[in-house]
Amino acid sequence: MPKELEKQYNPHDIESNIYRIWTESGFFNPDNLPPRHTKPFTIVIPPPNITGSLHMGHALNATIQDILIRKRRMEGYKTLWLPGTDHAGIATQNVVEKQLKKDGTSRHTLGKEKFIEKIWEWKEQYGNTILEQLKKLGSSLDWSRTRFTMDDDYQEAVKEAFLHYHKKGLLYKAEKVINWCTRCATSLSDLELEYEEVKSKLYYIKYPIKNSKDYITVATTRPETMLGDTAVAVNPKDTRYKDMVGKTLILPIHHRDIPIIADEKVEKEFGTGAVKVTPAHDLLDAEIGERHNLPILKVIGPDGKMTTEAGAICNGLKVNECRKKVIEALKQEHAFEKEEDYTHNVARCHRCATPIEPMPSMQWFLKMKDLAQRAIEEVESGRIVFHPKRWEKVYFDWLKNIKDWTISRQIWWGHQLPVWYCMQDQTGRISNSQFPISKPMSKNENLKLSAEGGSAFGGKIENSSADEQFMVSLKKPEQCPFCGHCKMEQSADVLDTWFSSALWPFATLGWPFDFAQGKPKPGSNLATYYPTQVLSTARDIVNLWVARMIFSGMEFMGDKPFTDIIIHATVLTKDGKRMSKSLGTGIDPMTLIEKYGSDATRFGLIWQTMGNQDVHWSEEHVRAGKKFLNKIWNASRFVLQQIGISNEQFLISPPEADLPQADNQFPKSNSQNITSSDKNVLERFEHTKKTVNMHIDTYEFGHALHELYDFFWHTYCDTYLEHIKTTDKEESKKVLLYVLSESLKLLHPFIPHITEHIWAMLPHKDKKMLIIEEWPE
RNA sequence: GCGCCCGUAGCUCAGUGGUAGAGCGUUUCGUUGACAUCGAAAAGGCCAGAAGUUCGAUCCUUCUCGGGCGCACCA
Repeated sequence: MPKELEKQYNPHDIESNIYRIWTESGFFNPDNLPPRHTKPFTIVIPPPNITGSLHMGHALNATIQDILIRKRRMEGYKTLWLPGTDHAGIATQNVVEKQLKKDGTSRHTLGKEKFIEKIWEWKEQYGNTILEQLKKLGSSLDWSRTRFTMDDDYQEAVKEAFLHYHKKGLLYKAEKVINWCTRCATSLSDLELEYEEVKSKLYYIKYPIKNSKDYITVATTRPETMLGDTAVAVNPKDTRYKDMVGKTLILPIHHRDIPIIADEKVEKEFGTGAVKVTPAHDLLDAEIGERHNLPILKVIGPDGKMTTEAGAICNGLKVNECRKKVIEALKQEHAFEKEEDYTHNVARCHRCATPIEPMPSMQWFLKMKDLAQRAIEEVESGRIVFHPKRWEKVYFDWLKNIKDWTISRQIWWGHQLPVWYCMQDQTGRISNSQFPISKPMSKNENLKLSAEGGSAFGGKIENSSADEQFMVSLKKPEQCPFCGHCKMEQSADVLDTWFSSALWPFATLGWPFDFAQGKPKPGSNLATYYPTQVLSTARDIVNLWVARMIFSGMEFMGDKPFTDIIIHATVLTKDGKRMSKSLGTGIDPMTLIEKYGSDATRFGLIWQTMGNQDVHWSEEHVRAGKKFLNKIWNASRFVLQQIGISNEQFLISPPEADLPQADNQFPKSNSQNITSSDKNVLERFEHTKKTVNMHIDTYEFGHALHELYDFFWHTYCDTYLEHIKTTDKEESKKVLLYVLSESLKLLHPFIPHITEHIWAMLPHKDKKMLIIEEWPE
């Protein structure tokens, strides 16, 4: 029994059916596109974390990319939109750890090997959730090319990149003061911190001058670190302290002698103008300490507890407990002057919000200066363009003040460094136990442990007193080149997640396997689809990810990874708050899709995307989208009636040859056989077509959609369609069908399901799919 | 401290150097061709405030206030 076309458009069955038809057509894979599709157009998706589920930002971003991809595909480009996921080192490790905790166990109980197995299991189970959700949104991704940053070949690419940097002398290993998360037990780069304003106290402490009754008062927010002070610094121009520079102070509690030094970096205006210097636990102090050759006392351990160096008073205590003890002791010594309320920013781990402890640690660093310079040049020259352009400033600000990148992490989930250590110490004994691979790091052990070092094959050691020897190698060396007989052990450290995702635009396309003699192998995916054209992403990873892809692309491919960077709006709640699952302020796009359908959801998202930094989310626009879809649906039903096919007829038999054809090129609008309102709608359509093309090409998606909405509803339906007369000529009916079908094409990138569905009902000479139909230029 | 975005109708937002628009909401009217998830119409805004440039500013400049954000500082 043929079904009547229902009065109301009901998206649900239609959308899933349409997506199935697309998938079966194979046209998401550029290899399957018809010969008309020649010039490549590539977008690689920002790989979502395997821990993630689709949020509004993803949904908006995917819609933007899908719009561009679908338009290009219709224009005849050989279009590739490449999907995949990121292993997301710390984030994933934390999520799986939490799950283990629920099950009453821990990663330490399991051990490294079992824990990593668990993560893989977890990934198999949940890791593709977000990709499935992207399908529900209608994303025309080439699923046959799905990649994961921990795929075997991707792992090879990461090792290759590390080796490349090593050979070039851009990598070094050094003990420096770095950002340490005591909960995640790993180093972090500067970009992996977030700052939070905290109301706390500024404590004033008196440091007595040796052999004198005078003292200097210093101000600090962290009195506990005074246990590791090795100097007090003042500004050289500060007249108050001019005579004191060079004198010796007696550090309270420990009663050690420490010098008064002068350093330009000290602000005269802050506090008392005198700074206690703790080179081990503050970045600025480390810098001052280095300039003045101050000793380094590590009083806080990697576990966040005070070390033996802190002395009996606090040994083994947590930082906060130690603070109380220290203040108490200072008061007893009459060294405590006062405390004041003070608000300042505290750095936290962006994955677990634990306050960061700066501390000296042996880590691997990537020299950034030259890499950054090339990344700067690509954008300065205009070879890469940000949209909106203002984001270039954020990019430049970071790159122009770049510091070396701490790339090693002490977590378990990730790309292990391809670094191999000789297991024999200098006395000739085999010392496997010195480098426990799967043993949890605890307390001070970590510092010892990460003091693994040594040099071989260009491996550079700076600042290291260790004499271990290592080599960098893609494969486990069969024989130790140092002692000749030990079983070499691989470094336990893994790489920063962003080190691997920096390779995404080319590692997903076949690098390094399809790359030889400085260029991609002819005919390879890498040759065809790299460089990509557009990258669309969120603003918070401009430097974390985008900048790093750019210098990586330049370094490994000798070419930029993309030309246009879209930094899309951030979707906030209606009152401008951050959408957050834990705060309950998040909107789940999947709920919207269930409620209104995918097309309406896409409509709602794009409708609100007008070039601002933020979108204040409002569901009413999704409802408006649903109504609009209904309007399109009914207008199409009406047109089908007008052109002489009853619904039943249409569903029973294919269109007659002499019916107006949807793929007819309509005659010029000055045709004498048409009415003035025909001419009017044709002219208005021409205008809309131009405007829409312009807006999409300049990434103004909201404007494009508004234009289409206005045209279709108010011009095509309200002023044209409402006034069609049955007595109108056949040519007028052709106009009716022509404008509908061309409008459907323009609408298709935005609301692909309904347009595809209606397209299939229109009379065609040949059945074609809208995703490969020609775009109205 | 430096910088970015924003402040236009009740709400969410467009917009232009010549005193303003959409969607939703509100009010009134309207079902003989598809759509009541509809059509026609209406009400509703000293375009945050101040000063300046200009013949003329919501639109340009500066400042102030308010909201959001980034970077730096964060002793």
